[in-house]
Amino acid sequence: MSLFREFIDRGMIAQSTNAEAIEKMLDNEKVTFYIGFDPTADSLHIGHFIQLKIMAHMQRAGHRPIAIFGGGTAMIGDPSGKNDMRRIMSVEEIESNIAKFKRQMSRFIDVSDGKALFLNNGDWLRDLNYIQFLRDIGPHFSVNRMLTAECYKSRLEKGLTFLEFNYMLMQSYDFYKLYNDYGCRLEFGGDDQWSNIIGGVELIRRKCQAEVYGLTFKLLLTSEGKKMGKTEKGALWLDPEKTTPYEFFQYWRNIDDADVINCMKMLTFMPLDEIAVYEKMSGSELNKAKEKLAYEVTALIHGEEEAIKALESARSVFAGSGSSENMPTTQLEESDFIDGKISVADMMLKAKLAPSKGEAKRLITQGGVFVGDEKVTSFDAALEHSAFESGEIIIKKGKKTYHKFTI
RNA sequence: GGGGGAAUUCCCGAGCGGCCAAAGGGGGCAGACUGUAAAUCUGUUGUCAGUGACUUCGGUGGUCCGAAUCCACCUUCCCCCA
Repeated sequence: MSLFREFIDRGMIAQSTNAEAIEKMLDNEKVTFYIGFDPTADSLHIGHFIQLKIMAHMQRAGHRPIAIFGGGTAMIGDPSGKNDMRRIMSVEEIESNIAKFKRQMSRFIDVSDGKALFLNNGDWLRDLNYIQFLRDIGPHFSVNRMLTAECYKSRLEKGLTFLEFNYMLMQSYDFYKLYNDYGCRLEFGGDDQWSNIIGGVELIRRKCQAEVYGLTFKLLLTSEGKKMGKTEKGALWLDPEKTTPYEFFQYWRNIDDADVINCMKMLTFMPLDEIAVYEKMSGSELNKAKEKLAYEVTALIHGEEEAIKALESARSVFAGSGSSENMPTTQLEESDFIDGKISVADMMLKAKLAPSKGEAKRLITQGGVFVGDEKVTSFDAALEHSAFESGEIIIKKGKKTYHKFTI
């Protein structure tokens, strides 16, 4: 099956400038294509992963990916899909983020021997001459049309600065530049990038009289149309320091029934006929699908070993029995004990199971805290030092959070 | 440049000079029900302390016995006019 077919069958494609032409090109040629990444955070997140997966697929099929890091565009800030103006970032911050992006990406993309390129659009955008740029590029953009673009329309109510309004021109210029310098004829992106992408396609048509293509992939949305991958920490990060493999695993394990199959198709490399088996499941059977999904995605991002660990800790925690091997652990110091005792609330505070003592006491009062299998009934409950001498103590907060204490 | 308005706790958004740690909603957390799901219901949601204390309402000063609420200045944002 062709790669393009695979994308279609997985339901990944959102919009394209010319589907037939793209399919033909991908089937018959080795194509240089690009995807842009704006380094607005110090780690890639799950939304980026879809783009990485596409690049990896494409590379395997013999095409040449270019990853553009938005060292230039990040200085402007993409208004697409944003309700508020982006914070203006310092050059240092941007460069440090790019370095982190590169490191994370090289896990998925092979950059040896020019098989893929990592470029920074700051290299050409930052030195642009304003007047020259306006004269070269400006005439090809109609403000009237830009204002009708979805990404700007929504911002007209909330406010849109001229700075951000220029983002589309910058990204379009990137494509133009890559077309000229690297023969890049295809740009991919998330569906929120659609207007920026067609901006580039049209610019090249006008300036070079050449046909290039753009294609967007569906964003990872929940069945309710909300952005997926949102956590209390902001996003589901690929960096294990920011989102541990276990947390990552649990996110997918706890996913909504309605989203499991879609995620399998979008995020894993599982063959479609295998996914079809899970697609037939319903009710509590879906737990198998969720576990599979969680395992597969975790393995792709953190490696098999971490995925197995996460799977095993999840199973032991939820299926009872309980190996505590991979459980988050806090080592208590002698100084944590007062008169040979430590209160459960203090332990929770120390292990960050609760942000404050009041919160810890509230949890206990509401019956959400267990020491071992015993529900903690009194908010000033305390454990004797001797209780730890025989081994570890496990505190359970709610149904899903376990923490091990040792001395 | 001229005129008008706004800044409240994680977010949105009420808020009379004392009854305001501040309505309501969202989100979060916990409990019940479940399938580690969804929906629903209940509780909870500044910090510390066992009925009290302390720190919060853009910032800095001031008025007052007492200020989120009044005054001055500053900062930021929005709207209208040019």
